[in-house]
Amino acid sequence: MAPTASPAATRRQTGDAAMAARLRLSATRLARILRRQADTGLSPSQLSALATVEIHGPMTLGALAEHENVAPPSVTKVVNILESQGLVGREAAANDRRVAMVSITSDGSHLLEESRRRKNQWLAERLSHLEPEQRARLADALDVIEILTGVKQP
Amino acid sequence: MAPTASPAATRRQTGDAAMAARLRLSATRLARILRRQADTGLSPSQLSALATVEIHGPMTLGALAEHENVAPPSVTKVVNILESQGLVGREAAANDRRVAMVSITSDGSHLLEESRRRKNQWLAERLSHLEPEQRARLADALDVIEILTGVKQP
DNA sequence: TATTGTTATACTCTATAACTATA
DNA sequence: TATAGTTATAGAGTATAACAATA
Repeated sequence: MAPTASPAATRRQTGDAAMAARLRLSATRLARILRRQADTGLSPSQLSALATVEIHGPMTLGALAEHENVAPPSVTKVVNILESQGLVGREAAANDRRVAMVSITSDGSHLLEESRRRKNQWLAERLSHLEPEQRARLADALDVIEILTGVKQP
Repeated sequence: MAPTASPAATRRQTGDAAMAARLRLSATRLARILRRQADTGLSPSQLSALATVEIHGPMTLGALAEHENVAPPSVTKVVNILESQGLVGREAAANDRRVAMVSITSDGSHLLEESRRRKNQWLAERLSHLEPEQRARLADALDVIEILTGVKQP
């Protein structure tokens, strides 16, 4: 027979499982809804690559492929498309002309900014309809959620 | 010039925008992480269709296409794959033999259950590492988050 | 000879258009 | 003639393999 857990441990275990299920469902749904608000004209992989270049600054195609967890030929295509739309620039590295550096353009930054603005706006609108007490509860929990996603250190 | 908002309204507005940005980032990241924990061997569209059939019960291919927001031929293919793996069953309707009813099999239910179990497990493990006070704050905010996603009525 | 990135090719997923079976 | 679903075909997106340029 399995060892018997203490009542407190059992209660916490049950609570964690229930919270996990609820949080998983909500996070998944919210992310799906937000994705529908973006409407950038870019595919998910294109948008993701653009955001990565913005966050990490100018980087080689190989580094971008690794960050995005895609194969090098895929990155070549994605960057070609982004470049043709003027969202990123590509330049051969000065010291090693095999490597190509990709960097975001101001058009690219503006597109990302606009996409985030739309998602934030949608969400902020909904937040504004909450009771002040509900907003306060959510605000109190935000840093906990950020710890779970690794945005914030415990 | 724009009308001047009251200090309280301005403060709330700013707070909503900041909360929206933080919540958006966390929800998006958490959903992405959870997706990686699933590993069902099914594509996203296959998994989504299977879950829809589970939630709504036996339904026609047309109804499934509408729910999934995909074209009828896509649903035909998805259901063919799910059927070949024994995850759903297909049966001609008794009264109108043009329509095909799709229903989930016990294998299909088990696959979904297992997928959710894995995601929940990953999340519950992380929840268990939080301080009790942090868990409590998250628990207090869960129903607010559920209101935002429409899971729960205000 | 090793490395960076590209081109060639194939597979999956999804769409539109044309078709079949039933009503 | 209208409807439910399927087959035919095409267009993205991504992968592996073969290749070109540079180190």
